[in-house]
Amino acid sequence: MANACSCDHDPATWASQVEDACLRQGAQLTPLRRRVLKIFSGSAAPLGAYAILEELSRREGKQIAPPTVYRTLDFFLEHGFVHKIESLNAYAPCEHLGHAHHGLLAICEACGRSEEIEDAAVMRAIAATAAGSGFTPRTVMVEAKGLCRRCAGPEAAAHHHKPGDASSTSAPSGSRK
Amino acid sequence: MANACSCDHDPATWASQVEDACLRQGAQLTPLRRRVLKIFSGSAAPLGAYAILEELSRREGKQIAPPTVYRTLDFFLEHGFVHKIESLNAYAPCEHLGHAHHGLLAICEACGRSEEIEDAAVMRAIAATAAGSGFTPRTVMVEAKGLCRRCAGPEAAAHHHKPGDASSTSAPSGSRK
DNA sequence: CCCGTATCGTTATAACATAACACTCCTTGC
DNA sequence: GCAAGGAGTGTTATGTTATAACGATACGGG
Repeated sequence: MANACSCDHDPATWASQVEDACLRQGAQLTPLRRRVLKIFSGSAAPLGAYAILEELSRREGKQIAPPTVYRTLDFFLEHGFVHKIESLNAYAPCEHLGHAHHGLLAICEACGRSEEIEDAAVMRAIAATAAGSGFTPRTVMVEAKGLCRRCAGPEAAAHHHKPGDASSTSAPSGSRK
Repeated sequence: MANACSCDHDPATWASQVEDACLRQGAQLTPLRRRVLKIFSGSAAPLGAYAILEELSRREGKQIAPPTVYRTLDFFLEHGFVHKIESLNAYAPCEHLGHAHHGLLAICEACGRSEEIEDAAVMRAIAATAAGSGFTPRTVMVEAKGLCRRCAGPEAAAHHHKPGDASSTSAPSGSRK
């Protein structure tokens, strides 16, 4: 019923998987795209386009313009390397590159991290419900907000977890509301 | 499995249900809010905040400022009278006012309409999956994009349905991409 | 060499959303 | 009556997210 796959989803693995996929698909992983790849790798939480923009500008030492970032994001999105999180206006690395595409996105409201959970049962239920109502889905988005295991744990109530700890860039960008 | 409820979801019904709910809850349905209510009633598809803004300004004969609209939307959202559709940055009347709150939102990419489908099975599956992975959901959002019954029907391929036909305001606002 | 395609730079602007403060009106308690 | 306070709205300014449009460069094939 739960997350069937057992991959580890760490940033380094993701980055190398993207490299591989680009080679296989003949997609160009240019220097710019590689730099954005690194920025994603360095973040524990999803990143807003403008957070990427700032980080990129900082690392380049010169001001980068928004379209540059959005084009790079488009590339990653088209290839399925990252997902857009609609409810945050933010972007996160896809944690299930090789296999199944897109399941449930669980967003922790305490630490800002997001986790991708594959589950065929949910997708089947949605497809069935939609079909029963005459609707033909093309894409489906499921985003849940709540508390992740670490932040909801018994000891978590005391010392609240904060996002900053994976590497350099770390703040969840779209911290609206 | 499919949509269990049999209410009709037409704009007039929705408006009067909102009226009733305000009376019962002691919420103030002020003139401004009533005007926005009418604007929603007149639209077949979800509306963006700025679409409402323009329509409101047009009907008032004077320029309205964004905060006025957003405050009104906040009121409707807090009372559960409308939903925000994250993937469109748009707002739509809640089709299940009395009972169950929020299920699956089906958005037709051809005619721009959205339809709300209640289904406990989907929500149960999501809750189970999340729990299995240690996540505690607080709110869940499911948005599916595809083709509605009318636009996917056998005769639909020929003469494509367009949004404009329910009443005055009708264009889907967030027609991004 | 020329042309098409992909990438990236650059400027400007569109689209979506909120902060902060002022004013009215109405209610409540005295 | 009238001060105090809250809800609603008006108004100005600004913040945040995303795209349009055009130019420049680089690279590969005919």
